[in-house]
Amino acid sequence: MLPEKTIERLSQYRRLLLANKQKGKENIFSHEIAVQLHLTSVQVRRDIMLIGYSGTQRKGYNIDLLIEKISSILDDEKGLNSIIIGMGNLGKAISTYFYGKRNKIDIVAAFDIDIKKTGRLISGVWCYHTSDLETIIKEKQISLAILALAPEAAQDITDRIIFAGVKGILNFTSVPLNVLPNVYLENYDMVTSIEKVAYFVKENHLQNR
Amino acid sequence: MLPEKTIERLSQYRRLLLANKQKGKENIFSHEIAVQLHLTSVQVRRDIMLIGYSGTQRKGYNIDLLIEKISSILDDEKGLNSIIIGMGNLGKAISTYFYGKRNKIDIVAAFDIDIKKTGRLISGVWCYHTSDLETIIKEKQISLAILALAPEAAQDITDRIIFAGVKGILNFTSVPLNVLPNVYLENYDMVTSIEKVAYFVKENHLQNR
DNA sequence: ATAAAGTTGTTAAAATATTAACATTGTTTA
DNA sequence: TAAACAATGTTAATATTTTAACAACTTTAT
Repeated sequence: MLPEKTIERLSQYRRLLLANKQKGKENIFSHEIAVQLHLTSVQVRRDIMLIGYSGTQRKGYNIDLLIEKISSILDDEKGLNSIIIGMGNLGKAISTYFYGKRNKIDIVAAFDIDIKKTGRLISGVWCYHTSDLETIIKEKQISLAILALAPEAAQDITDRIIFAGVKGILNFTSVPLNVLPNVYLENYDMVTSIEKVAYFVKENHLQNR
Repeated sequence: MLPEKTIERLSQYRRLLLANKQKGKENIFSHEIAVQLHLTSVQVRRDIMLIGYSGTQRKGYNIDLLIEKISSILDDEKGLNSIIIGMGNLGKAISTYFYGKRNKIDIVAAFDIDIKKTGRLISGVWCYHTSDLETIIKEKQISLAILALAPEAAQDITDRIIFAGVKGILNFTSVPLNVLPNVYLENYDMVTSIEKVAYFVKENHLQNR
């Protein structure tokens, strides 16, 4: 299996390649990718080596073929269905952001506990009531869930969706969730991020005195 | 300087400690912290060692003192002022999320290019027009910026805020930004996160066949 | 009083991730 | 044609991060 960091970069490479393809580019050098993403060219080449793709010395990498190769690694052949739980500002932001972007990861439903939000389209996604979670997960064969709900409800909802069959969770609540070992959990915590930036700003500030 | 990963965990420790303090707890063991955050107790002890705090063998760590110690590391004495740029769903989500939470990192202003949003409070923060960026940054001595705006404008705005004095950026646009070497940049990319979850779900799925 | 249990603090080892070094290969140029 | 150049591909070295091992210390129990 490929290293986690390589997977993250592959996702970025693909979007960069798509952007360059749009501009009419057909081939790209490792150092071009590197400059655009602020990486080193070695790292780019190494990642590409790891996925078993090869470029040519004079033209670099063929953009189409490399996109295809990366997609064969990252994408599930049949595609994966995902849901957003919690349709507050964050849920809406995520939904808007993804809308129509990734065709192998479909956001097929959203959920909220507030009946003022349920029973209609929000940012392009149909919003169901939380009580329908289990039904919809099974009906639509959901394997991914994005959690953007109130912290109090997070663990309870997590238990329910895992029991219903969800295999991967992207958790935007700052609650540390308990999940079964066969469920992949990725946490993202805004507060940690901003505090980290603050720390390094402070430290850098101290250094420069 | 402390390792990046340790800084991230310190932020999490602090919030966990505050939560435990609320519950009336006065002392805590490394293994308790570890269980609650899904880490190992060794890692917790090692982090705490690195910041130069000591517990006692029978009681573990004194929660108040440890919070104080972590704060002395993470927080700037005078506090840092920050702004959110882009008051769409994501900007609002961030603003709501932070509101009244961290007292050493104040979100003192928001910005948007849409005049329907400017000149009023949104999620508790006053929203200025983007044209006021430079003025406000200097006036309020802003050192941190959270970018939640449209990708097209991202680099331009970045150049402007850095020129105006911003030293740390948390970037939620998926645009790779160019910043001066003395500016700390932290990127967060939702698409990468969800694609990563999808990949590991897929791989795990393959494994279990 | 001594042993046992349980915890911290710290060094050492292992695992993971990045960077450097360089051989190889095609292309251009003298 | 051969040398110089510029790129890839890959192994080796380095750096970072996590995990393991264990000494030292308190408290409790016998």
